[in-house]
Amino acid sequence: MNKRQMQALETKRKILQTALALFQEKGFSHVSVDEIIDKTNTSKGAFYNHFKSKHDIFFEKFKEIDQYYINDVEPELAKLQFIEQKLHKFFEMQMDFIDEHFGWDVTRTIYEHELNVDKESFFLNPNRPLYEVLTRLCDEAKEEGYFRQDIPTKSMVTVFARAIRGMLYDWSIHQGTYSLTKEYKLLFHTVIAGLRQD
Amino acid sequence: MNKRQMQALETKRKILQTALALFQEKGFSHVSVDEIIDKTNTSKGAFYNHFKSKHDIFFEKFKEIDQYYINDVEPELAKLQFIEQKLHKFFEMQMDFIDEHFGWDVTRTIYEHELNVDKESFFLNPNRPLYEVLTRLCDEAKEEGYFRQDIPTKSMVTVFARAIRGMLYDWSIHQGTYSLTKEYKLLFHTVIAGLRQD
DNA sequence: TGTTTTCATAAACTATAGTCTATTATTCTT
DNA sequence: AAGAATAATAGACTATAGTTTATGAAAACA
Repeated sequence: MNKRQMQALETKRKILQTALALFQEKGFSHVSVDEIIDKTNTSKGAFYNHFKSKHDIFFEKFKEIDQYYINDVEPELAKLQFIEQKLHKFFEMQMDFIDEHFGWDVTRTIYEHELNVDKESFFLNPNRPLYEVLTRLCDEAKEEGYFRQDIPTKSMVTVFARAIRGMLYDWSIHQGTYSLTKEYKLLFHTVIAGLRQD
Repeated sequence: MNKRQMQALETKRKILQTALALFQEKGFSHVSVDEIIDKTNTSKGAFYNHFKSKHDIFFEKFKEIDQYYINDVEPELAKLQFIEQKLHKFFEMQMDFIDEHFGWDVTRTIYEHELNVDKESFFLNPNRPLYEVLTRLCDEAKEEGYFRQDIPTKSMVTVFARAIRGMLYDWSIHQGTYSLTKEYKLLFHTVIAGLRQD
């Protein structure tokens, strides 16, 4: 890496770090881009050279969840014997991670941003590990006769995706005033029960 | 009503009508407040005297759904004998109304706005007819032994509210590229099944 | 080593939602 | 009917996200 690239990386790192700290402190909407570039002694040009938008900064962080599915969730699921346990573990780990690593303000900001993106929506990228893991779980549950056979796996994954969105959207508009890790079960266990073979 | 009030009402009507027409034509985010006041020969002062924000214009429209629950949905449900039919009819009418009267852009705009409101969130107002109707339905379903007894009615209503949010949020980020009236059943029937007495 | 190209950055500029203040026509009060 | 109060409107102003253009230093090239 040459001198110029190093300088650029340092600028990006500085902006990212400072911005995240400010968001943490005051909430996303109460921090302006001007404030970020002031605090980092950089400029609009530098900021928008490294990030597509103010929202994009959170995106950088939000994408970490996909690595988490691959590095932590899948191995953990592999340890479990029954599909029922795996399904419950999956949602438990997902919600714990979001609660702990993001919090409601990051979540809200991402959910808001996704409503505004014209294309390249992150949520709808079909290659996300989230969908891959869910697909495998649903397939397995059907094979073992735990889930009903007459609903295509793809539809089941869609149902789960919508339930996840409902849960996180609701948590966001409640501004995290209830505990995600306590409440998620109500919805997800209901959906799982609704997909079961009678 | 005196002259002044009539004039004010006329201004409000003119702004509302023109704005909705422009939103319909170009989409909410591609219409500026300046354009609305230009086209209506009014001013910022007039606009913000009548509406809290640009989003608020859609709100005026969105609130119609509560009248719909009272005037149309409840009477229609009363005609049906079985709670299962009533539950299905409820979601069918709700989704049909949203699809036909709002469309995805209005829905998306409201959903986006709700993520940004500091207080007075419309969705969270516990007195909304939506929650009243759902509460009655869940109570009835429990009494008839259709739904399980061990989950409080309030929790069931919460589950349904989150499912509705998930459905509409998902439809919004897909920008209406799938038919809401065809797809809603997948999620809602699953949730209903998940709440049933075994 | 001198010249050209590239690219990160600075900062002026634009677009636009929302606020504030002054004005003026209407309504109220006495 | 005269004066005071009010409320709707006009439009200047502010805040802020994002765009554009210019600059200069480093890299590539010859």
